Amino acid sequence: MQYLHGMERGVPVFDRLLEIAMLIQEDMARELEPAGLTAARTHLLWAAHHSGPTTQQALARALQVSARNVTGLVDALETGGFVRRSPHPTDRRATLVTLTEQGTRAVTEMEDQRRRIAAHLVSDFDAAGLERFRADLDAVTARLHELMDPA
Amino acid sequence: MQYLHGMERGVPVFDRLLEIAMLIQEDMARELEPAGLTAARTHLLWAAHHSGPTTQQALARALQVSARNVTGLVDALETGGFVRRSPHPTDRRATLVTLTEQGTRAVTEMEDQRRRIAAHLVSDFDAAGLERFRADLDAVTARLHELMDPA
DNA sequence: TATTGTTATACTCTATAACTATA
DNA sequence: TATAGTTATAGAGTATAACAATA
Repeated sequence: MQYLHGMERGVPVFDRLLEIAMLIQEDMARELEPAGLTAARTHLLWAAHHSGPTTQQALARALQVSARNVTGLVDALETGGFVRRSPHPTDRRATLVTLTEQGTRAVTEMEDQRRRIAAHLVSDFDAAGLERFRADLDAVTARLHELMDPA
Repeated sequence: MQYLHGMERGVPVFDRLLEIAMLIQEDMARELEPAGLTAARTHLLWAAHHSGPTTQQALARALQVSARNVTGLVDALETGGFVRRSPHPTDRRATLVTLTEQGTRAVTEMEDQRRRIAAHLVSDFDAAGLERFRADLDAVTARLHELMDPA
């Protein structure tokens, strides 16, 4: 019985984390779709925004996906008017991906949205409780990294 | 400044939740892939396991995906030896999806794995801290549901 | 008429491999 | 020879619409 109890320890927490992950993902998808954005495209848009004009190779490395995949995502974002391709000033093989006005606006709105959601999620917490919760999440994150890299 | 501080409240927590979501998802994918399972197939396998022999329509409703999608996932799981299709005893239009020995074993192993991971994630916590953390996660989950259904 | 599952078709994300143009 | 991006091809997940068999 004690053994079983030990085995079950943390399962409700784990399931809650899975549920939260699913809900956040669904909420984001619902927000993005109307604008013609998807998770993958948004991820690239975000990366391009926070790095300034970048080559597709650099984006592929940053997102850890294939160069081919970046080509497709940039195609879609370019068609949607979120980014622009321009020649690299010194390397004629490369192209630079830059956010358009619309792309920058989209990222800015997403950041506002993120702040609003974040604030809402913890609106019940007092300062001490919030700090404690953050520390707990950090601890869990550290354990997860251990599981991934059993170094 | 106070305004900005208010706006930023909870952002680190939100970002941590996103990171945890990503890490859990990656870890699961890494575990499942060798067996020829994917997230979508596993989701269906799980649903079929916990409902007993089920029609594809019922699975489509449970997973909230199209009937067409279920056909494809069941095809893959059948090829992989995880489930079996059999005729419905009374409705000749329908087919029942049942887990094979191998499918049941896979689900059982995943449940063990889930318990091990769950226990590891919170191994730092004492009983009171764990309960507090769980309550905090419940609060956040409730807020998320509010965001989804502004009922 | 309504429902179950499938075929037909299409779009998105993802990958590897081959190819072109450049470095 | 190596690198940047594309074309070619393929597989997985997802959707809608049309269709066959059955209720």
